[in-house]
Amino acid sequence: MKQDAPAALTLRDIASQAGVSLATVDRVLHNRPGVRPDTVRRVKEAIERNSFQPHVAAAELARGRARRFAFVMPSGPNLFMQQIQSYLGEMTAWLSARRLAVEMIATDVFDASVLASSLEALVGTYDGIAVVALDHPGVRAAINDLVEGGAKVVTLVSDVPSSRRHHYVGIDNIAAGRTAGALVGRLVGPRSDLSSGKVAIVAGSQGLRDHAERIFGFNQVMASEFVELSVLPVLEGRDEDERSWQLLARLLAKHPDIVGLYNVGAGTQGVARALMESGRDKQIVFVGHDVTVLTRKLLLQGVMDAAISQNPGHEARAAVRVLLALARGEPILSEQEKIRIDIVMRDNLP
Amino acid sequence: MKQDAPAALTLRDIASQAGVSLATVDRVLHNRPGVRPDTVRRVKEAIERNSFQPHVAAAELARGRARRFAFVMPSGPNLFMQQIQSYLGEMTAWLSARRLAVEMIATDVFDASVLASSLEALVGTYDGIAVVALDHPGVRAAINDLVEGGAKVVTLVSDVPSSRRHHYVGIDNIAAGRTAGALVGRLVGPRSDLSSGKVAIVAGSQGLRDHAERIFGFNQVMASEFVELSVLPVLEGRDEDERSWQLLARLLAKHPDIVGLYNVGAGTQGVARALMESGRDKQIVFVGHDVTVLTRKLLLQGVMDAAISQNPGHEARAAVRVLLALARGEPILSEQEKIRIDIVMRDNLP
DNA sequence: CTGTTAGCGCTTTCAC
DNA sequence: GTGAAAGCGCTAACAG
Repeated sequence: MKQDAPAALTLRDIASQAGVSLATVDRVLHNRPGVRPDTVRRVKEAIERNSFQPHVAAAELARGRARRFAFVMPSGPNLFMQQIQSYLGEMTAWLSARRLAVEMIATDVFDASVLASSLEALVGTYDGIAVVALDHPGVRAAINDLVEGGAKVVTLVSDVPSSRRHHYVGIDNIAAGRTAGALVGRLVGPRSDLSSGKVAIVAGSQGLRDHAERIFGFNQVMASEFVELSVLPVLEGRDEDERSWQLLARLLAKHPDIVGLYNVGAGTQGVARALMESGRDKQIVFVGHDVTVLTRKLLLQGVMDAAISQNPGHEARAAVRVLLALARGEPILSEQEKIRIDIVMRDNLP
Repeated sequence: MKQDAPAALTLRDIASQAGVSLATVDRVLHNRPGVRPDTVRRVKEAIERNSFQPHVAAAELARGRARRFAFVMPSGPNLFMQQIQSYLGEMTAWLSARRLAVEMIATDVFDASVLASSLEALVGTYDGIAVVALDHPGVRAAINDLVEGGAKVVTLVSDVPSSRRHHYVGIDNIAAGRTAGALVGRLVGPRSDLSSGKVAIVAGSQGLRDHAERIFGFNQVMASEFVELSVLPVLEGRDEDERSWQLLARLLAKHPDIVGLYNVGAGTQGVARALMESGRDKQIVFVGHDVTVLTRKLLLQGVMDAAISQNPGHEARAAVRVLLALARGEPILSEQEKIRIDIVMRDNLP
């Protein structure tokens, strides 16, 4: 509407300013070979001088190739992963309006060899792959093979830093663990006058990088800021409700002086059940991860005190956008794609 | 790369399937008049049947009109507003690649008549306007005039719900206040055994809708969940450091039993100074808003215990995206544009 | 009411 | 090395 902005420049204008043709400007713009260094300079100057930005829509249209991305995610009933998938589902219109195809591939991410071979099978099939990865030599090799094959690879939720993946979309899990520790410590507060206050940790497996990092961060804070609280050995519930329940119920029975509980992964149903059955759910400060139908209910009931959360919708969209930017050779808006560590309590439930 | 996805359909394909021309499909697609109902049906069926999505890039290119947006924001030294502006600045490349122009207009948002006339001056000049607005009849009228004039209007940070603005980009301030209350209450914890625990509130002005809503939410939680804490009358510091400092210093001197402090708006420097000068900064739980260079430092020092934050980068981008979607008549991805209430403590500082 | 047509700004052959 | 020209899929003006 109204006062039209000064008509933006086009490749054409740059071409004439630099005294070359459209095609040459295009070559310079994309660092393609076959242009004399001197010409390159002239063109670059013209681009610079006008701070020219090519029109993305025109580029996308002309390029006109559809792209295929794959999301490799854990099979099984993990609510958080299901949320990511559901948010991806909500994006279908957005995706197809951009001629992007996203496929879901379920696999056993707890088993490194299964995951590795699932990944190997994708070499040469997709433009980009997002994977919730176990940090394991075989997996690392598979990721590197994908990259070798020309695909863009993004790790999601759990990173494999030593691989050649292009990007990690997820939170800093050490900081997340520290945050959980600070919350447990601060919320327990002077309750620990008793001075024998103990804190329990339930994790899926310490072999999972994200879980291990969270525990590391948690212990860091406990050791430095809440010395009056003693942390009990980690229970490994394999993210299963039944097993988590058994282990925690036993621990609670054994230690009547537990004042805090950190649930590192899934298996929340089991953890909550053990806590409630012990009748001590109002006394024990309970901090866990992610906002799901279940943790939402527990927060509202006051059984859970806080959830450390990574916005699954944001993660899904960020992964797609990053893959797209990588595939197109565009810059990544790191501030936008960074996943924050959210603290969610009853009153700021999303 | 590799295995090309099945070539997507185009308007042309739909046209031939429905036995009409390109133009007719385009008309139906955009609900333009001048098509026989029966034809509309046939075309819609073809679209539905193929779940056809027009290629956004092609549409954008063909439409080819540049758009102008204005951001009307407070003049003055408010750090949070400066952050929003700086994030807008970081988007320039993104914006110009889409042929969008964004202009900043500074005005005194605390003075309703000044704000109203600043807004009136924009009628007919922009396609979209984002405004940090005071909720006042004159402002409301100005917003309605803008809408009347065909512009899309988005309120930012502070809403004017009774106006005809198309969208609000910002947090639920009542929930933010509740969250602040819950944090103060929980972090004070059994310290209030003393039972005479008092809580101080410093706000900019209760006339600002966002401040008033936050206070409302804060008091709600205090009254229902932390009855043992008594809330002192609100101090109005006009978001100024000097004035906030004076008022709070006096209050602290008068009440030696203050255990909690909620800073609703800006003026943080003054609030922190009063608190530190009292020598009680470690005993008093201090919760404020927004992560700035200042609050970041205070959190790290342990003077401030938590900041309730709305991600300024996200707000800036969301405002632009919403204006763009409104201008183009595209749907708004509400999940993506929703601004969350972030709780930021030392360990999850972004 | 409906169809034809000329672009939008870039990418990509294919010639020179 | 460089340029000319044919589209990419949609929109909008103009004919019919």
